[in-house]
Amino acid sequence: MSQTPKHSADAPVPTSTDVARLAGVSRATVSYVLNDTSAVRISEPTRRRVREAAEELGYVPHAAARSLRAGHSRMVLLPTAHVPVGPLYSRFLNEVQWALRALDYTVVQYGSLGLGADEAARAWAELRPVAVLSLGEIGLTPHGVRVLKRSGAKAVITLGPQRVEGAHALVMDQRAVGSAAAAHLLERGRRAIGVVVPAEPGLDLFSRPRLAGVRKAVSEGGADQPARVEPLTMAYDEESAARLAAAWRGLGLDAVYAYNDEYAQLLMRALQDAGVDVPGECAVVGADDLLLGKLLRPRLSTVHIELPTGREIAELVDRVVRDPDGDVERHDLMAAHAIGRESS
Amino acid sequence: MSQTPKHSADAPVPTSTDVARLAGVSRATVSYVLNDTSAVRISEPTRRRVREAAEELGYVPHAAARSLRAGHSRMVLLPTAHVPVGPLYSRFLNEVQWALRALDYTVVQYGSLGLGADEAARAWAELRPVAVLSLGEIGLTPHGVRVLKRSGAKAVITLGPQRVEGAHALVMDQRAVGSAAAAHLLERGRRAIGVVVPAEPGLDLFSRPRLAGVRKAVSEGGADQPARVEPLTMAYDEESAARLAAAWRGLGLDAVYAYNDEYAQLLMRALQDAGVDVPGECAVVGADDLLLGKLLRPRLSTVHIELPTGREIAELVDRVVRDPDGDVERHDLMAAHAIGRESS
DNA sequence: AGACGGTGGTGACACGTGTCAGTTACGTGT
DNA sequence: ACACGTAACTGACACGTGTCACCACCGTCT
Repeated sequence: MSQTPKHSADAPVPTSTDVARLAGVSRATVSYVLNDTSAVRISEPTRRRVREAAEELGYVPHAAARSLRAGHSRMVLLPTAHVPVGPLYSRFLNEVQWALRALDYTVVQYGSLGLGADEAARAWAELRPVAVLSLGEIGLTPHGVRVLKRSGAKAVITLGPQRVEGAHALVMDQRAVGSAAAAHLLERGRRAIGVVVPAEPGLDLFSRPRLAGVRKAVSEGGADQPARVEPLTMAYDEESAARLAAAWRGLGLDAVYAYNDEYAQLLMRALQDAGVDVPGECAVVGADDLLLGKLLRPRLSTVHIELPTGREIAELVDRVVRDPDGDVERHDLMAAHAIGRESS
Repeated sequence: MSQTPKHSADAPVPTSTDVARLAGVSRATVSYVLNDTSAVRISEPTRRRVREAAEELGYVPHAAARSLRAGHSRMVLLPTAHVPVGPLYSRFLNEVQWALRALDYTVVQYGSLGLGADEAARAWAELRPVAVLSLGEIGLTPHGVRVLKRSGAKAVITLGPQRVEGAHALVMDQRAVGSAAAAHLLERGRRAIGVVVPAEPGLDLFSRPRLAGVRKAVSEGGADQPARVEPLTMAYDEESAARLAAAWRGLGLDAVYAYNDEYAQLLMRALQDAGVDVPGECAVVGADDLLLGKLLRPRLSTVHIELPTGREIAELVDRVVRDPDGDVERHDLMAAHAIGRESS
């Protein structure tokens, strides 16, 4: 066990054939024993011999060969985004992973970094996953969906701000977030609302609908007291925030919805440093209901987002895998409600 | 193209045999053409016919069958942690992924959620990765390393606080972080240092060495002015922080090193709410040099950690894959230096 | 004595691919 | 006229696994 720790590199990887030879049985028997196939009866002494042989050789089955033979796998592909993901998102992702594993799926995150949308889909298809669950950003075209389905994927599910032709869609309508924020500000009597739009590329898939949601809420707000909406581009760094804050007084705004809590924190700090009173002079509201919001002074108002649970997602995947020809579902989810704290 | 969008489920997945049949050539020719095998000459007209046939059928090669035949893959397995990862870590992970892909490796994140260490290693080994790069928490035993190498993994590399027998180790000595923080506080004249130890399980792999580093720096600090170290357990939520802050005066401490910036933020806020003056009454220092530290008032002192770049890691992986029998390296990295701001 | 049924196991094929060794067809040199 | 080289392609095997159909053996019943 402790000898020859080094040149194990040239030792061939043990296969079920090696196990069979060592146990003095056929390869078929080995397969039956190690997979606990109930339809075939193997005597207990033989079972033990096989198990011991496998143990001694350190035999580990070859997943690729297995799924090649089986004609299918239980692999769920989870394309990873290349955008900087927030804490809310990464917690959700972990939850989904757990739930899928509980249903006996093999979850694989696979990055498509640097590839085009269709090239990425092709690369995913090579792995022959039984399901593809694309979270957040799309990066999936109708053509990509066809390629995946053609390669045997039973379920292609997108969870994001918009739907993709051919795929099951869990539409998270980000506009609801903007609407909730705007409604909250209007209710508090604000009438000139700035909307921070992140300068970072990749986030616009989220930020644009959120902005649209603000506009919608404002226009529906009733004509009794018309309000104004002003988009403001800002990057996630101190200089950009300071620049925006310095110009604040000239903008004539009395409120700002800052995309999410992290941007809100950054901007609020810059505003305070520039001598702008929050919430007196300007109300600030973020989104995502992160812990940090409660730590700020004034405490940050935010929009809490109700995401589906990991288990719900996993069960949807499982349902679609079992019945791929079911109707293409389109669920609208994402309930959002504002939480008023001290900053608004 | 737009017809039969539904019952594509029963259509068999096209293989290279189908392509060959459609193009009127042998399967071997298809393989040569699609892989651009330079050693074999195929006429240009034939090449085109094959390519067109593949395109028409939507042929995508089967990665499993390919690597089965080849006897090896270029897959790098990146076990994902189940601990809540910080922003520093997740940025680093993305960087590594990029760099590996640039070297033509297929990066796969694979979670071992809910499995024991050795069961997880076995599950990884089934995928027959050419390399395993375990970041952060270990979750890898010497036995697990043997299983992986036995299954054909050329490189097993751990990057974490401690090394694992048999694997190449990039040791990030977390003690350096604690030492830097303590040295900084001592230099500023503090003599009674509290050390926040997260209550969250899974983080103790980091927090324990950091605490040890504090102790080391204090004991080496010279006997001219002996200092005291006091471990303090705290969870990452407001109640826990408030509880600790309420008892603060009784502890007789004049400084605290709070594991990382996020815990420091939480504690500092609680201390301020409890009327403890920072830094007058108590100096606070965090770690990881996150952006949020600069946004706090007083600005948070921190310990900046110098991580290896993604490219360095990727090149190490590549080197070990090419020469697996090279010496088991043990790199000590992680330079850490304190950044004094206003909170200490 | 021969048919019968159950126990315990095996031989052989298929999955989709890459690649080596051959095999045509054809022009060329002596 | 015949060997020879070369361009262009193909037949067949191997990779490691799961599973179906089949087989040998042995005790039991009529």
